[in-house]
Amino acid sequence: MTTLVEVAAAAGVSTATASLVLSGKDKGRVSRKTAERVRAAADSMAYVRDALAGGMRNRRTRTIGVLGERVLSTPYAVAMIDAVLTTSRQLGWSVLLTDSGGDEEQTRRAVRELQSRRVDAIVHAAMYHQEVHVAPELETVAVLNGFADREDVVGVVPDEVAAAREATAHLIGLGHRRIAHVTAVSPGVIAVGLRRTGYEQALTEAGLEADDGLVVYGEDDPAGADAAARTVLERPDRPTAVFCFKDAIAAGVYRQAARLGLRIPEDLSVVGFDDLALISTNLEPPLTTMRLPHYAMADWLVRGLVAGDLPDPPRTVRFHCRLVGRGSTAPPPAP
Amino acid sequence: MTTLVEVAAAAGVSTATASLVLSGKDKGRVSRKTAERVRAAADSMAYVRDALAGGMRNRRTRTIGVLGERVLSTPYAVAMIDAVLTTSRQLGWSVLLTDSGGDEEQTRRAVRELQSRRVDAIVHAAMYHQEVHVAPELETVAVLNGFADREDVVGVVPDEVAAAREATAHLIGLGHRRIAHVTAVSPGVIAVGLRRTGYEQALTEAGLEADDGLVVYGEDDPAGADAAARTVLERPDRPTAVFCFKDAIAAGVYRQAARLGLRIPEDLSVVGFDDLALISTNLEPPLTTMRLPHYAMADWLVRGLVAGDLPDPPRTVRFHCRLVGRGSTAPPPAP
DNA sequence: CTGAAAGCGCTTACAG
DNA sequence: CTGAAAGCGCTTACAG
Repeated sequence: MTTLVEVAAAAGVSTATASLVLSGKDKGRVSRKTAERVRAAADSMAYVRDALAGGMRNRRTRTIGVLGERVLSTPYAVAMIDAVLTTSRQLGWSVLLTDSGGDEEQTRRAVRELQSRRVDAIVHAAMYHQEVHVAPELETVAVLNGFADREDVVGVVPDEVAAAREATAHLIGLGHRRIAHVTAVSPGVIAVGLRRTGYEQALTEAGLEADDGLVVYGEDDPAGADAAARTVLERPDRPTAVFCFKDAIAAGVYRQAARLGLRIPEDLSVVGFDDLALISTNLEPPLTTMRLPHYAMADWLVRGLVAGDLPDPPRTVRFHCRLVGRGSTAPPPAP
Repeated sequence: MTTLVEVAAAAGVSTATASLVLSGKDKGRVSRKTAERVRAAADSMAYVRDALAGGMRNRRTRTIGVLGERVLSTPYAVAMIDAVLTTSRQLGWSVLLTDSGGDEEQTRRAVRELQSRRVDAIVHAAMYHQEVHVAPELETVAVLNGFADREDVVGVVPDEVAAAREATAHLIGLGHRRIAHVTAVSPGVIAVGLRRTGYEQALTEAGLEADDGLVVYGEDDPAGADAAARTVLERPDRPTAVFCFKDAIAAGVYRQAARLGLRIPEDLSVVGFDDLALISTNLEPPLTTMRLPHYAMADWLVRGLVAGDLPDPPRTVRFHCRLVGRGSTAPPPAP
């Protein structure tokens, strides 16, 4: 690899001058002609600046470290990593990816790795909305899709309550009065409680009574979704609409509706949550669902970390979720 | 941050000795007692080795660079990135993630970034099985999920032909004789041709005639899958089984089967390809499908790059795909 | 068994 | 406008 010394020699200048020119700090400090000569030499020698040496000297690496909490084992990872990568690239930063592996030992290793590589900022990414243990030795860190167990760390999460309220209000707006909520038994998943709260708020705001019998919890797998959906749909006073905790549960509602000969949306309206395209666009009819703002959250966090203008004092910021209408909702059938 | 100089001073030794001890090269070169003292000092001062400085001196960074071809825009990315990350971690290497962004300018930028950060090896990851342009200036590079346009670069791909042959043979083994292949019009996606070849090979091997009328191409979206599935299922001599180019197409076959009142697998057997869990486990019945070996391919490639024992002379290695049986196939209905 | 010193490739404060 | 020199934090070949 060509070094700065070689470029400087070829251009007949000192490394100081070459450095100034090639890092764009030559304005008013190096004559145009000299600068031109240096650039020409660098180009012809295919010079690439050594970021290690630069980082050493400057104490800045322009690198974002991502510390994932087993984040890559989930389908939500794609949008978050994609945004971190795309935004970092736009800002001229690099991305170093690490994962906590899910245990303390691995987490310590990952933290050391980030320190050792001298990343300038850290995105601690959670695979689902949750509280995250952020190692005390980390600085310039923020939590993506969760909040820290430290007061001094910014977090960003979806506004679950508002999103669930809007999703339910959408059904109410269509005329539904009996709206079920099919959700999952997922210990530690705080979105379960938050989305139920939003669902109940929407009912209350509309003057409807929240009927606990219309809230059904299933195991967190396809069979569990089926069982919960069946419970709801086989009620004598069957609801005309279902707000699902997530798209995978909506898929279960579709399966059971098909089994019972219920048409969607004519006989039953369904709203999902997540907008995982692989599910939502492959259902028939395509699923109306609340989209998680993972991309926007990650983009915002990276920009804030890089610019150093995250909220101060630190707090957890909630991002709005948008309802994606696709065709699984309609007014309720005539009684 | 604590430096080696400080640790050495605290332990009362030279940096040379401290370095030897902390990098585990002290065996037979430093007395046990001294080594112990150095380690104690390092621990108490929370010393973390500066990888930049080390990399500078050694000319090795123990970093794998991932160069993605818009890889993160696909659901296949998760398994590949996960494997690169997990395996690198096991080997004590770091992962620097970059993306070509899909255009030449961005690719050049990404290549420069990898050079600048002095990564020791590069995984050029394609989002789907394809030929990949590998920049001539890259060394120690291999292609994941594709093959290079350079003779000197190792690639790894799924064995599409064999996989399609096995999937089809599975249906033949169950007694099916009329087996359709529903696939997609996807210019540049070479798997389309390879999987069709495997399908036809299986038929031929079983002494069955390949009927071009049973191979239907749809547009590459849910509506296209529906249209193609309908064409096949509404034939007067309806096939008893369908081998789908991918799981998303299988979802379309399920939708049309439901519309026509065909039960899966009693009336119609379906085999998918990819094993995207979000689709395959949410269908009813769950989909029998060919699993892409993305994780294993990435793991193998990273190990080969790190150990330096990739095939020599370079070639493209094909990985076996495993059929995941789930319940969407059965013997054909009695005539 | 241990240490002094050179050097990896850059950038910057300083001198001219 | 340009250059000589120090120094970022390590590691290693060499001397003792």
